[in-house]
Amino acid sequence: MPPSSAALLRWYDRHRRTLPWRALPGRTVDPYHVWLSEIMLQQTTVAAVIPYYHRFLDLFPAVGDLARTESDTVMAAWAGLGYYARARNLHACARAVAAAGGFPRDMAGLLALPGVGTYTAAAIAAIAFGQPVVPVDGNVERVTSRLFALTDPLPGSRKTIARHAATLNDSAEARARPSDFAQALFDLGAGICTPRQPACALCPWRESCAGLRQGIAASLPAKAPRTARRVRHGAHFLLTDAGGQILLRRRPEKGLLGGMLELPGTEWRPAPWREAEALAFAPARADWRAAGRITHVFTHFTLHVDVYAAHVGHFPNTIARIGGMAVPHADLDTLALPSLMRKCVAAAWPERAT
DNA sequence: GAGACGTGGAC
DNA sequence: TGTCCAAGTCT
Repeated sequence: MPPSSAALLRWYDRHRRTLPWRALPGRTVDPYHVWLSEIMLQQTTVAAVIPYYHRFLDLFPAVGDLARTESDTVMAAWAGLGYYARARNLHACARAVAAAGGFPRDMAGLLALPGVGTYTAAAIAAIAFGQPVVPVDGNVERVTSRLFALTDPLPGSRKTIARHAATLNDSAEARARPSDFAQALFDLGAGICTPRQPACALCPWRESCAGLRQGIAASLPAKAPRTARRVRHGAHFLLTDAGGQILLRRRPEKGLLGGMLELPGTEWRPAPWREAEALAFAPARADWRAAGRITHVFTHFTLHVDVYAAHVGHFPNTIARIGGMAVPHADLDTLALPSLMRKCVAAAWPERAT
């Protein structure tokens, strides 16, 4: 028996989550709101996104406002949310959309936008424009793999899962409500068909779930073992002056933490840095002291950072050579400083409660 | 297609 | 404590 779209939509009508980017039943949504939330929600929890979403709409009420804003301001507003390529693409996308006079309504047009891939294009098409497509995110992959008892491991099974997911809206009920149907799948995955200990007894699709029938639902989707996380080491320097300024520099536009600010420092390498070795990279001659040590976990490696601190009357003229910039430490909270660097500052300067 | 790409919360 | 996880995209 195929899963009943009507049953899922009935369940959704009773249990749908209220979320800031979600329209009330019967109301239309602003494509800008849908797009902004979808970009923020990529690999990011709802709880983490909500405050950023509100702040962005306060700062940039419409896509044109975002398009007109300087890159630095956008990056600063995104600071702490992670995956900073999203913020760069968000800005580029806003400019493209503003120039075009609005968001494209079809999959091909959406897919052409920077930062918009298969999933996000489908989500915007379904939620903002009512197109009968099924966006396949992690939730939908989990629901689908369990529903059809697809046991091949991710990521290899991705195409097979997507093929099955695309059949989920093969009904008049689903096609009449593409936006609700897509979000019903998200809510089902987030609230019932959860990664661990799914609440199958409460599931509107329990009667048709092959994974449940076979007793393997909780173990799906299977995943290929991931490679061990590497370790890297670095040293960064907190230099302050008598004027209450702190020395920062900008990271390259591409790559890790691209376009964000940082404390000057060494490269990050597999071997630890001895103190004398690290100090050769200090941004100025000064009385450096070992001020703290932090560990920061990225997706693909763990970073150990030694933080050195020093205070000088005024920054040397040579800081321009390393691309250094002096900023009042009171402004730190408003700058494009990633969490890693905030952690470094806090470790070396605990009195400076932010 | 596999690896790069952040962060914080839950168990 | 370490591992897993969250509305993925790009190269």
